[in-house]
Amino acid sequence: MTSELIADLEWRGLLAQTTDRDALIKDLDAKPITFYIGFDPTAPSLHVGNLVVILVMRRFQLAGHNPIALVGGATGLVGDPSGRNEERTLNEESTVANWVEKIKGQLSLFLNFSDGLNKAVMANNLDWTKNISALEFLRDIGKHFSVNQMLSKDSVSSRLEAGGISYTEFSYQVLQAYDYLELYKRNNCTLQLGGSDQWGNIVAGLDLIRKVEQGSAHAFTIPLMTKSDGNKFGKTAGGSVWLDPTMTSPYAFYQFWINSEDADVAKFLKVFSFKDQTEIERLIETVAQNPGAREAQRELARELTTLVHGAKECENVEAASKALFGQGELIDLDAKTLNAALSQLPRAEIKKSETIPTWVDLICATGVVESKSAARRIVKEGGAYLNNTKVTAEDFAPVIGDAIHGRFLVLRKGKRDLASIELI
RNA sequence: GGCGGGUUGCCCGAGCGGCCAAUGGGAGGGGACUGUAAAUCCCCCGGCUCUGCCUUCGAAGGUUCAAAUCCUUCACCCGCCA
Repeated sequence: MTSELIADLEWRGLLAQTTDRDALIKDLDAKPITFYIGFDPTAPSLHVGNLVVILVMRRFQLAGHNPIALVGGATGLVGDPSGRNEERTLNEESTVANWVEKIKGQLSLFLNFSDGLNKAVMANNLDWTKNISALEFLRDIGKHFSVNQMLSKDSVSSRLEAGGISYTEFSYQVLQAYDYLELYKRNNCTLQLGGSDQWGNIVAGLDLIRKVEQGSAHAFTIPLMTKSDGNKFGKTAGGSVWLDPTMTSPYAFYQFWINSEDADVAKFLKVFSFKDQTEIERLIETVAQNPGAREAQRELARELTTLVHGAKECENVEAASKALFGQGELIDLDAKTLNAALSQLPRAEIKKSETIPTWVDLICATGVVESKSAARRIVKEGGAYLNNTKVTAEDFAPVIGDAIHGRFLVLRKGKRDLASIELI
């Protein structure tokens, strides 16, 4: 049963590196084991990049193992140097505490915390670090670490070359190792998952467990997500794609996935989808056969939007996307459908009694462009549309008669960047 | 602690008294082609009340008709020496 889990993860390209693979499979097959992943609160929300490891965690839970979701209330105060070439700026304690709560809430979307034999548990490493004194820490934990080994870790050595590292961040691996030890002792946690940049930190934990408890545990890392065009996964022009609907709207979230490139969609399906291998193979085949239909992208977008934002919200944004990118005329959509679709977009309101400002001012009001200069540029370059009709004059202003159903102006910038104005 | 080098627009990186809103590349935006792809080609890319004006070249002062470019102080970084 569980050995299939590892095979499935390998098929999905989700295994970068493990400690003794055969021993791990043996343990996983023998009985449910307890495993953990840590998330440091470095922002008020998780983003699609975090989803990669979260979903692996979900796969382990579905296979019967016991997840511990560790939120780094302590490590988040210190800052992980892994994968960074610059020192992090420290965040306020109250800010981090606030982020911890938000991230905890988001994790509940993907893991079952409420029922079953293997329900997930939440942990916060602040619980076992806040009361330990510096002296205790140095004597009981620090003594087990060799600075030589610490220096040789990629995360540290690359920083030493790049411009230095503070003692604070240098200590990060000790804290994370201590977490693993604590969870090993408290919960008999014998597996830590993480992104491939976490290998060094995880192994530090294994060493500590061996030295302090004479125990053995496992490490499992997941490859960093890459895109075929070399750009960073999970970023759009607007920044990261967040899971928090107030930071990235469900519509934008759906659009992010549906715009996946053909060259990436097979990989994305394997990593993010919970469909079985046969179904995924079928979808990949559709990309080769009929790429224009975007069936694979559609399924991917639907599955993830449903998972993160719920079935209801997913239906809404799908309907909106269909209405806005469909073949028909906007004017043919009834007021209710149009209103529902437009409500998914950045929107601004103006009073019917007032003179309608220019297209340039309107689009600025929706926040789709960041300055009037940028908006004028769009008009000049021929990328400005009102109700799908090109706007050519920089000083063009819609009139009341342009409003669809007397209420809506649909602004478009370029091919797919939409916004709406409602006349109230 | 001493000596030397650096800090430029989202990022990398030229410029080293006027021709600088500042070369080039990347990212980003628009157009053509398409499928709300990719690749390619063309164009754009500080802001504004836009033939002009305003704010930018680590920070603050100063010299000059004129400074990103010179001087002073401060902050941070990087080397070499101790």
